[in-house]
Parts: sequence; C-alpha cells; structure tokens
Amino acid sequence: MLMLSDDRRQLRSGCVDDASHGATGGGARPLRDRRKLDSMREIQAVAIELFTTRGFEAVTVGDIAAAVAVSDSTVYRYFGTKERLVTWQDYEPELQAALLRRLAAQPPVDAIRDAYIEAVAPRYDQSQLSRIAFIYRTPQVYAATVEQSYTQHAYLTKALEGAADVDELTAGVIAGACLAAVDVAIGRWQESGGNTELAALLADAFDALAHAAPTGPPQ
Amino acid sequence: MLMLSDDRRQLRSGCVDDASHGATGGGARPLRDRRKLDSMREIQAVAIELFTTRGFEAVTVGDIAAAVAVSDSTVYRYFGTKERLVTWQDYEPELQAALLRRLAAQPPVDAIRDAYIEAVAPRYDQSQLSRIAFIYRTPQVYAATVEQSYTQHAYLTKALEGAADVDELTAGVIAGACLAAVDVAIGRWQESGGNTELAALLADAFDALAHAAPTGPPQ
DNA sequence: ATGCAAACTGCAAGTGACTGTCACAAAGAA
DNA sequence: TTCTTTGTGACAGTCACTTGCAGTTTGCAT
Repeated sequence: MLMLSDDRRQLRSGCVDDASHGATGGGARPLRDRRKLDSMREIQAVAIELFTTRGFEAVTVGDIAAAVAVSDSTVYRYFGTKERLVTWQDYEPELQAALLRRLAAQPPVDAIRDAYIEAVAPRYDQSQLSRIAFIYRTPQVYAATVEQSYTQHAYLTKALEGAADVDELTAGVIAGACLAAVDVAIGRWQESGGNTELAALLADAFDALAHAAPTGPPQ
Repeated sequence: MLMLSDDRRQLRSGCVDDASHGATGGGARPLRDRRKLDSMREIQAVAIELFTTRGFEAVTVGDIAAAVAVSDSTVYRYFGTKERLVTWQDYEPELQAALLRRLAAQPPVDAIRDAYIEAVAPRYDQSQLSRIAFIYRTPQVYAATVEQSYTQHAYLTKALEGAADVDELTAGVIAGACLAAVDVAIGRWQESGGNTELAALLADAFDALAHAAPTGPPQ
C-alpha cells in the first residue's frame, strides 16, 4: 500500500508528475498545475463513485471521461492506467521526507513506523474511506498498489542499509515486514469503517512484529 | 511469490485446475491430464524463452501460440493470463499440505519457514532459474505473483489464528512478515544465479525477522 | 496589448489482451 | 461401433491503452 513513485507505465508516457515545475524559463506554473490537480481530483471522485456503484469492470474509462466531460485520452494522460484512477494520491513526498529524517535519528523499525504515523495516518479520514475500502475489496486494484510498493520496498531496503548496520538480506526482510505491518494496519482501518485511529493500528501492527521471529532452527 | 491458488481471472474462466480428476463416472483420466500438463510445460518453456529474448511486451500471446502450434484460445484456456504463462507452477498442493502438517506441530513462524524449506526449496534448481529471474526482473509479472499471494496471505492468516493463540491483526502481520521473508529469500536466490541453497537463504531470511520488531513506543 | 513557444486537449486510428460462441474432433464408456 | 463428454480451433467482439495530428490555451517576454 502507499507508494513512493510510479509504475513503469506512468514512467513511459510521462504523466502524473504532479507539481512538475517548468524546466523552460525557470518560473513556476501555478495556474496550470492547480487546474490539473483539481481536474484529477474531480475525475478520481467521479471514478470512485461509479466504480463503487457499478463495479470496477462494469465501468469503462470512456464512461468516466464522459461523466466528467473530458476525452478518454485526457484521463489516460493524467492517470496512465484504470487502476491508478483509484490508487493515485498526492502526499508521497511528505512520507519520503519523514522517512529520511527519522531514519537518521531512530532505530530503523521505529523510524519507519513513526514516519507512517506522522505522514500518512493524519490523511486517513472519512473522506478517504471509500477509496481505501475499494482498493482492499478489489484484487485487481489492490495488486496495482502492490506493484507500486515494489519500488517502495527497494527504496526502504536501500535506506535501511545506509541507516542501520545490517546486510542487504536483513534490510530487505525488515523492509518487507514493515510494509506488511502497514498494509495490515490500513486493512484493519478500512474494515473498522475508518472508526479506529490509524496511528493506533499502526502501533499495534508493528508491535505484532515481535512475534514474527522463529523460535528455533529449521527441522 | 509462490501461490496457493488462482486469481480472479482464473476462477472466472475455469482453467489451470491441474490434476482435476473426473467428477462424472468417478474414474481417473490419466492420459488427458498428462497430455495437458506436458502441453502446459512446453508452452511455458517456449513463452519464457521468447520473453527473455525479446521482452515481455514485445511478445504477443499469439506469437507464443504460433511457436507451439496451438491456437490462442488454448493458451488462454490453459493459463488465463499472459503473466500466468510465467508464474504458473504445479507444486502448490504439496506446500499447502506441509503447511497444515507443520502448523499443528511447531511454533507458527517455524512451521511456515520449515514448510517452505521442505516443499518449495527442493524445487528451486537451475531449471527454474530463468523463470524466477524473469519474474523478479519484470514488475508486471512480479505484481501478478503478489496478486496471487493475496490469497496466500489470507490463508496463512486464518491458519495462524487457528494454530497459534493470536488475534487477527497479529496473525495478519506475522503472515505478511513471513511472506516478505520468503520473497526476499527467493529474490536473493535468483540474484545469486541459483548457486546459493534456497533452504539456507530461507533460514537466514527468517532469522532476520528477529530484527523487525520496534524497540520503543511511537514518538 | 501582442507575439511566441510550450504545453494541453480532443480526435481518430490503431494494437493486443481477453471473452464468448459455435462447430468439429478426439477420448472414454457402453 | 455408437453415444457422451471434453478438448480444440476459428471467429467475432469488447475494452484498456498507445500514438500521431491538429487546434487551442497558457505563461512569458517584449
């Protein structure tokens, strides 16, 4: 769950690079960016409503485009894939910054947990519930988020190797275990109807990692 | 990585139910099944060779069908999706049996580890290397395996709830952490060119889970 | 204001994954 | 052999997604 960057399809057809500031004259382009973000949010809202009403497969991208009165190509240029209409979100940089800052100051697992508590937990309110619930209810969409967490796992592994004193295999395992904890916590948050604090669920999920170690050698 | 059952597409168009024994007269149907398995193995071999040579996107399912001299529909009936041409494997029942047996007799994490060491490690030899390496090198295909492990995670979670004395959240976290360890171990095996024993890598990866617990409360 | 370069948008014509249907062929039982 | 079941191929269709083109809009500089 949650992503630090885009999947290969996004990368190929340059899209979803929100807040991409001009490389031409050097100045910012606030108006265009704002309109694009607004447009993306509107399209996403409509998409999620249609999806939850009629089901993911029953709604075509053309349906969504028509409902928002833009062309199909625009939807694809913005989101790249149908799944990304659901999974897209815009707070990735903050998570990355929190991660970097805390990895330098805390033990690695604590750092990851607290970065999520700091940067993503506050975002999970009722307005996000239908989106997140839909992700967890739709395997095809859930898989798309996992594809994104591919990149995230690699990033975390590298960060851990630098911050903590562990080899690559250990770093990979720790990163994977932490992402699993985050995933379970968000899953539970969604199951609770958004009524449980995500921060508390994250704390509990990470505590549960204490029981994930084997007790003896292989038999 | 590794799967216990199929994704939704498989389920919809009933395929890949290897070793499905007749429900009609009650007798076995060895010849047909053997031919089907042989055929699947041949198609998979050709597919992986074409994919590794020309790239996943550059090869169409029609190309593969033509190379093996079967129709496109047959390929889809056998594998369901293009990705499944790579990820398909035929030893899932054994893993499930080992899991069940060991969960009744060992601590849960040890049981999962040892079940993988027993049921999947012996299968990972040089003949599997190009297949596994291709999975880890191709995000789209890797994502498909994760989509399959969605089911596996749910299965493991339920098994843990029954076998160990833990609540659902803890069971989910343990299952996710174990799957992460398995995934990292297989990834390392593939990176090593298949020259390191997967059983040893699995043992190391599970040992690394000991470092995945947080050391203090959230800050 | 006005002109210019870059980016945005819609249109249209693809490609290819995947589904469903039908007729036919091959396998197994009687 | 004959009947029934099941696997197979040909075919047509849907839809996600891509690409190229032309017209418009934006932001900046003059």
